[in-house]
Formats: sequence, C-alpha cells, structure tokens
Amino acid sequence: MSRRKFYLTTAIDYPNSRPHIGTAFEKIGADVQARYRRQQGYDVFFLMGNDENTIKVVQRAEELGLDPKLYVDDMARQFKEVWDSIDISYDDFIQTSEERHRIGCQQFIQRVYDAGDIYKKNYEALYCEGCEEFKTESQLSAEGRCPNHPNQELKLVQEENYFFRLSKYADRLMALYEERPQFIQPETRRNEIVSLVRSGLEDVSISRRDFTWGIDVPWDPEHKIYVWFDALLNYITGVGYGTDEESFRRWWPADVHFIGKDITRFHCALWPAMLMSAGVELPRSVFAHGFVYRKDEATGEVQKIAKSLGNVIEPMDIVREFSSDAFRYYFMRECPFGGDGEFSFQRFAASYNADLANNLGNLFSRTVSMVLRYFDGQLTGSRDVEPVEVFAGVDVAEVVGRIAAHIEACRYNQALELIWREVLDAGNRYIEQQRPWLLANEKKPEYDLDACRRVLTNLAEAVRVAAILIRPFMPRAAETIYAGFNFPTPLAKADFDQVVHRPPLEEDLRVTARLTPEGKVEPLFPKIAPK
RNA sequence: GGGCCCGUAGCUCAGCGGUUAGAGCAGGGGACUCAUAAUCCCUUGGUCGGGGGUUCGAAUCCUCCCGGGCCUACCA
Repeated sequence: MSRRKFYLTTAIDYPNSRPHIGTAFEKIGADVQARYRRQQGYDVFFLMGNDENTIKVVQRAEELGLDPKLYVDDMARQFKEVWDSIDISYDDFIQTSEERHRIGCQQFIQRVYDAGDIYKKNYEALYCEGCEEFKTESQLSAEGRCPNHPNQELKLVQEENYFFRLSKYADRLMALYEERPQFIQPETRRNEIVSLVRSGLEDVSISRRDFTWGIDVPWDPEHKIYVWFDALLNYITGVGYGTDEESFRRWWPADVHFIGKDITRFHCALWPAMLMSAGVELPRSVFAHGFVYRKDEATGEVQKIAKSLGNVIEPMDIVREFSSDAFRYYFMRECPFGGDGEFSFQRFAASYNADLANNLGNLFSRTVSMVLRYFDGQLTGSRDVEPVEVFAGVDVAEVVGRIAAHIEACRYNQALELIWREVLDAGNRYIEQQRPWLLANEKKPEYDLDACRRVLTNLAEAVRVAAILIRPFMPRAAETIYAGFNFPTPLAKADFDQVVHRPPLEEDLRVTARLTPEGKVEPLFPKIAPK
C-alpha cells in the first residue's frame, strides 16, 4: 500500500545576490504546502535550488576573483542558511552546476533534438545581459536601453544558434489550458498565458556560443545550453531524470511548481512544450504567486524591493529580532499568496502583537497558568471529560474542511483568518463566559472545582486544536503549544482529522510546558514594544 | 494598440445575484482580572470608484468612463 505522493518545487534562484524577503515569500508559501501535505500523510518531496548556469555568475565570480564553481557553492551555502533560518523544509537543494543536472539536461535536450524540434539558425539581435534575454526594438526604452537595466549597454549579438520549435506546440498548449483549467493558477495568470499563446508563439533560441560556463549541447559542444532551457529542467533532474530512474518514476510529475508571476510564461508555455517534445509527462499545476512590496513607514509609499532602492530586508534580520514563526505568519496572513502584498515594520508589529502575542500566545499562557495555579498542573479526571463545550455551536468538521480547502488552494491568508476566528476567538470567549477564576475561588458563590477542571480541560482542547491547525504555518509555535500538555498523540502524527476526531486520553491531562524559574509560562510571542 | 486583474469602513481584506454589506486592526464606551495592561461585551465608521443597463432583486451580471497595477505587441 503506497501512500499518496506530493512533489512540489520552488523556482530556482540566481545566486548573484542574497535572498530578500520577497524571495522568501515564495519559499514560505511552498513550505506551508509541503508541511501541510506531510501532516496529512502524503509522501512529500520538496525541491529547491539555485540557477547557476548564467553569465551573471561568471561576471560576479570574476569580480570577486573566484572560480565560478567555488562562488556558486558558497552562494548555495548562504541561501540554504537563510532557508534553514526560516524553517523551509526542503528535501533537496539542486544546483544546476551539479553533475546530476548536467547528465539529465543533456539527455533531455538530445531527446528533443531527436524528435526533430531543434534546428540551427543564424540571427542577429540586441542582447541584454541583465535579463539574459534578447530584446526587440519595441521593447527598448527611449534611450535604446533595456527598461529593466537602463545602466547597461545592450550587446549586438550575431551568431548561429539552436532553436526550439515552440511554435509547433501552440495548439497542444491551448488544448492543455482548456482541458486542465487548474494547470495555471491563479486565474488571472491563466488568462494572461492563454492570451499570449493565442497571439502566437515564436521559436526560441536555446543555445549560446562562446560561453565558458554552462552545459554543453551534447551534439555540438561549441554551444552551451541557454540558461532558461536548462533551468526548467531542474524540476526533473532534481528527482533523478537521467540519473535515477526509480526516483524519477516515483516523484514525477510534480504536483505543483511554485513560481513568481514574472516567469509564468516560461513555466506555462515553454516548459510544457519542452516536456511534450521529449515525451515526458507534464506537471499537474503551476502556481504563480505575487510580489512583496516595501511600504515606506514615513511616506506611505509602496515600492519594489531592490538593491538599487536600498530597501532590501534580509529574512535573517527579522528572524534574529523576532522569530521564524513570526516572519512566516506575517507573510502568510497579510499577503494573499496569489496576489501582491506589502511589508512594513509597522504592519508587522501590529499583526504580530494582535494575532500572535494577544490572541494566540496569551490564550496559551492563561490556559496553562490557570491549570498550574488552581490544580498544581494536574487536571485530575480530565480523562473522562468530553471537551466539546469550547466549540459548542461550531461545526468543527466543517471548519476544518474549509481550512484544509483554503490551504490546498494556497489561500493561506484565509485559512489563517479562519483559525483565528473559529478556534482562538472561541477559546478566549469561552474563558470569559465560564470565568474559571471564580470557579476556583472558595470565597465566591460560583466556587466549584469540578466545573473548573472541566473548563480547563476544554481549554486544553482548544490549545491542542490550535497547535495542530497552525503547524504548517508555524511549526515551532505548534510544537511549543502542543508540548504544553501531555496530549496522547505525538504532534508529528497529529493530522487535521485528529482535530475532528479527538484521540481518547490514556491518562489525565497535566501541564508539561517549559516554565520560567519563577514557575510561570514562557511567553510564546513576547510583545513588540511600539517604537 | 490588444488583453488581463483590481478599485468594498482610516488600514488590511472577505463577500461575487437574494433578508437591513461583513471581519480583523485602529478609534470610542463598558466589564473582568486567569493571562504577555492580555481578554470579553457594546459601539463610531462605507451613496461597495462613477454613469447607464439587464433583473422582482446587483459589490455581485452587461456596457461605458475614471483611477491603479500587470501581461503582450511585425524575425530569440
């Protein structure tokens, strides 16, 4: 009995500068999906990597006086360090300068060549080294420069190159979009691609002459494979295409490629056409996320994140000051994954204090504190309590179903909102209704310790449910919260179904949370002081 | 030029043909004290960008206009 598999990828990044929060946005969104699928029992393979066969790498390495391979290896190390710091749970990290990639790549392009979809052609055009793309006259700025790289001279390139017959696949691509509307998400990106392909596709150049860095075209080593053609292939070489057939058969096709909206056409037109030509199955879907912009605190101005604008924020800066979970939460809650979002420290602090410190963190603190204070940490008899009161009036199965559906559709912000409104708010509201501090006070008429134990058992249940549901988003906080009590199932084995079908307690609940020397609960998310 | 998306309370967003348009945050008032001065209750606030149309009924569908963003445009 093999379990369902789930193979997902992120775009591979150019290693010519360190990743910023916008790059991290994509990885976090993918990671939430990966963690969610693992939690629900899928066998998951989560691939990330760096895109290294580019001229920029060589240039940058030369500036630093380094061998290109040494340079890209060091950058890969730095990237992984950043991804590790925000708990991106990738299973493998491919570098396109690796041998396994070269082998698979050459095998693939040979297949396409043998299929008759590659031909040689002479051409001359302006080339932008910044974009690593040819530019047509109409794409140029008034000064005759590339609009994206106005400080660089365009190079007039004249050479004989290999071309891929992309135009041949236009009809089959249209049929693909028609038959599988889910192939491109979200909808707006799909519309763009349909419109693009309908307007006609040109054959594309897929090789470069006179490059010293990159992968040789197997039948003509004077040419290197063009970076875009080779980059896309990481998705198959990363799971063994050409080097490990068993692994490849196991994981391919990818269930989803997570990419930025700027590279949709490469993934939704070129990539499937390449696969069709080589006779390889197509990925199931491509999800193009939006961009994160930087909102200037003082002026309110929203700008792109760019080194030249001096507004780059490194993920590790935020992680160091706050936490990985806080970082992940902000982007998943405040920025719709399929659309654009913005970052400002003000918004970050507001969201953090309200949602993480006050709602989530404090619910945990007050729950554990009361059990400690009133019952010395032991909820005697809780084994026999069915804690259904805290979610009275809530159709738990229905809510969990909606949360799961949101996550599966990458509507992460809506999933989180639901968890907050239906679970955490319910918990905090329940406390106010029940007033356990009165039930525990022998001087009050409400004094009733059994009732108090029952209320706190209900609150422990709310905490348990919250931990399971937030786990894909905030794995560390989930772990800490879940460790607050001796819940029966290890968190690693607690899927969403355990929210609906609570595993029976084998022993009475007791507090197992880590405490301060004074015997108090450690704040999960210490409040951020307003600046 | 062609195409796509968006414009809903101060802010961030949900609602996408059907009762008096919602949430969170922010603002105002109150309650409580277990808790990270947290929480809970009540509340202020919107002619749903504008005009026209379809409909018994429109943020919700059509059309035009305004504003914002994006994709694309006669040899890669």
